Amino acid sequence: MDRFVSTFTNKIDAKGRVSVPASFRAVLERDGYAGGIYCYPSLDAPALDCGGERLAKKIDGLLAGLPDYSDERDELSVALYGDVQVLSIDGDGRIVLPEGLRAHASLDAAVTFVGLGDKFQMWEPLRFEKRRAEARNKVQITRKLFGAGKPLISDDDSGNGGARE
Amino acid sequence: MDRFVSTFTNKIDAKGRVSVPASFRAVLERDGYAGGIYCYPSLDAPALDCGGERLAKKIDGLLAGLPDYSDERDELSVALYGDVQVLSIDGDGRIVLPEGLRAHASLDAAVTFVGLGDKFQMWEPLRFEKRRAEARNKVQITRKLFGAGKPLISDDDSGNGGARE
DNA sequence: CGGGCATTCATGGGATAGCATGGGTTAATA
DNA sequence: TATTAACCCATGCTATCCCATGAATGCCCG
Repeated sequence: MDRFVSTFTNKIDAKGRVSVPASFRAVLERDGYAGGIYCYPSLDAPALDCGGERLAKKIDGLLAGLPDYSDERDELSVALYGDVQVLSIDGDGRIVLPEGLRAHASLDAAVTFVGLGDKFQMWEPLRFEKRRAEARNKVQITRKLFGAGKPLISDDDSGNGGARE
Repeated sequence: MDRFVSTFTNKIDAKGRVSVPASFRAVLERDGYAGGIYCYPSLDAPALDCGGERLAKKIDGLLAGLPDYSDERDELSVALYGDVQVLSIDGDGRIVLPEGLRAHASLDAAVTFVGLGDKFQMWEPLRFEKRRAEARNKVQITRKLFGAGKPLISDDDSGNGGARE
């Protein structure tokens, strides 16, 4: 497995810890795990974006293109590096969410991990459900536009809230 | 870890001391720590720029690009080297901020350390919050203008955005 | 084919070490 | 000698580590 896929919902315990889904951890290790996952507030969603070394390099790559001491660079640096947190994973595969990140995504009792290929997001479970429903709608519309045939997902709501496999 | 990442806020005590975040100290040591951190007023922000050997070399590099005895070079030399202070770190990982530097950044009761990759900045906490908000805004706009070359964040998490390499 | 055993994970709690912070004491300087 | 900066120690908090529990899955053997 080398991509983050599917969604999992885990609890936040009294100490603020959450288990990172085992399958995601496996991906991180393959990605050149360097002791922590990179995590920052999504710019346009109440969620957190996370990833491993590959994501970190992407950020570096963006900045590398800009000249030192330019305004652009400064702003991007602040927006990216400044908000990035490196969350270390403990022996049991858990991370602790700092207050700032928790606030941005309104994370409280549980977290939904959403695989997005080469990164993943962390959502407040209810919010994600809403978002997922919207997304599904859009897909349906798109499918109609394309004249695609049968729905991939039947309309029984088998995809319910459980999120666990 | 070999980059300065994420932000920390620490207090200034009665003697004017501040703890440098432990993770930043780790980066400094890896960077070839030579007994102190280089620190000078940011040219375009009410903040201080700090770093280790790598930063010092970068300054050298900038100046090397300009012809000797040019006005530009003189100005830049003064602007950069002139105000540089080498702050030594005590046994407990703390530094003392000289009056001049404190004044430039309006540092008073606390300091926010902002990791920016190969250097970090020290801000008055409230000012930094404002700055961060601005930066996020601008980045969002920039991203939209450019059609976001590589979106670190997909606009639409329904899919695929992140899946691409 | 089915029942029981072993393994993997998520989760909870207790112990411990690291870190930020405050204060006191000694050394350097004018 | 007075003042300031460097050093050392003490404290409380929080993150980190370690172990225990329990559920779920998969495997082996009857």
